[in-house]
Amino acid sequence: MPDRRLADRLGELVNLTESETAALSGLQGRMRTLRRGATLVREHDRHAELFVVRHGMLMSFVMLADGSRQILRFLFPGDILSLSALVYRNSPETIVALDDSDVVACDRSAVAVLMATHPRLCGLLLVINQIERVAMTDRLAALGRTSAKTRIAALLLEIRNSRRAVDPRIATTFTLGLTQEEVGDATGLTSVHVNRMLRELENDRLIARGGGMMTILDEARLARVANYVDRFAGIDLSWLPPAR
Amino acid sequence: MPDRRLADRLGELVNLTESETAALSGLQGRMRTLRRGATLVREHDRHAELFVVRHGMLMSFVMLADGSRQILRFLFPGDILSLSALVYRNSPETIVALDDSDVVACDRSAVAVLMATHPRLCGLLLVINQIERVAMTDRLAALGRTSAKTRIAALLLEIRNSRRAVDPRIATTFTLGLTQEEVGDATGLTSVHVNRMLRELENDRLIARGGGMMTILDEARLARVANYVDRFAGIDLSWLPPAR
DNA sequence: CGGTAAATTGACCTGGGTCAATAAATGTGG
DNA sequence: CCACATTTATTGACCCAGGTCAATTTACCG
Repeated sequence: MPDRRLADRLGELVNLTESETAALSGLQGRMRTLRRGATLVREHDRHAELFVVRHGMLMSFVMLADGSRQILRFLFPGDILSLSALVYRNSPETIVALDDSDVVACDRSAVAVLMATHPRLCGLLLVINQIERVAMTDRLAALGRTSAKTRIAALLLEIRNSRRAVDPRIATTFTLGLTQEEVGDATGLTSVHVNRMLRELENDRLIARGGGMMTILDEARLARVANYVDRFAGIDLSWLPPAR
Repeated sequence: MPDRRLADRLGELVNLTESETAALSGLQGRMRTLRRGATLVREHDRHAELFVVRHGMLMSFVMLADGSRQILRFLFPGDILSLSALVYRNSPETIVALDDSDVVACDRSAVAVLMATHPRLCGLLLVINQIERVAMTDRLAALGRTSAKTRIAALLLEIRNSRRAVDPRIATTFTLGLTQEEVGDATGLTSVHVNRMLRELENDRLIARGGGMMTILDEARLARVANYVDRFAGIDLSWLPPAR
């Protein structure tokens, strides 16, 4: 069960200098281990740290007035989370571990230091932010304008890709690691309808399920159904300031 | 018809030093004037500049395979747009002027320089990104989990607030500046249903319409219907690195 | 092996979409 | 300032994707 640090993630975008790598590991504070189901940050609670996922899987969500839940994002090793601590005194979202997970905490002041000493890393933070913003606009368009089946297909591909980023051995078979209710809360559907759509995807021979595993049978066709766009392609970081 | 620059916007978050203000105006390149309806950036086209809105109103959107449109964001004076040029060679979204508008272009390399010389401004860029990310999660939750009426009410408040940020004289009456079809493309609805919901909000005495103007009659109740959360409250930037 | 959470399915309902026709509002050229 | 051409806004009639409710079944867990 591999893990991935922030430096690994950023290193996939540019070649980090030794000084930068060192600065990134200096950023990391104490490690926290979370049991599956544990809450790391609660919506509306005070927060002043951000975290990097080292191992496991988490999700962030908001609760609405009527008790319904919208899952905003799933979090995997190498992801930065609770970046909102850089702006808000109280957290706008709840973060819960979906699996036993390890996260490393960093204090906000450490980010300030990083920004002053390593401009290129600061730029990379902006870049990561931006990639995630675009991924979020994809989800926005999916919720606003696409069918239930399309949204679920897109979620399956997204989770598979996230898992593969951590463990390159993963190809078409992977653990979804979500209940159908969670899939529904991420895609704006009910668990009942998620179930019906999964069955349809199965009948269409696009996926297979069994033993807690999901298998993509026809990736090209699934990607077409999902309206899938690869947001890690077409990246151009040639403008970044020089490394230190 | 007032305008607002990037320095004005950032100056609402912190007190800028002279050096910072100077750096921000140095960032700005040539001004471009757009007629209503003009396209500034086209989805999938190459792009290498970002812009700051000086005057007017624009929108960004994506088109889906079936020809439907999802509007991602409305843009007002002081807003930075096309930040994705910092990451992607080709634009992930289209940007169109909804009104005659002025924008100032900045080259990506100017941002790199800014980052190296003014760490605090770089931090502020991250902060703005983050505020917008949270605003976007609100929209995500709205699309995924709330009714048509709620989404439209939220949009009305959002537009009013954006207009007020530019012109403080605006209180309850403002120009929406959108067709019902555009409201629908922003909220994931059809123009027909938008029309029905606007009528209901009117019948509920929450809003009034006339002469191209929108009036909020009962803001407290409208905010409740809209599930509205003020994302400019509760900001805490005490951690930022020192100004230069 | 009982007990609880998760998955499935069937029957039925409704919020919002579709289609189509009118009516207003906005522009445009002259 | 007028007559015509486009967009937009409005409404009514009807439809369907996805929700609701309620029962089973299956999988997982100590």
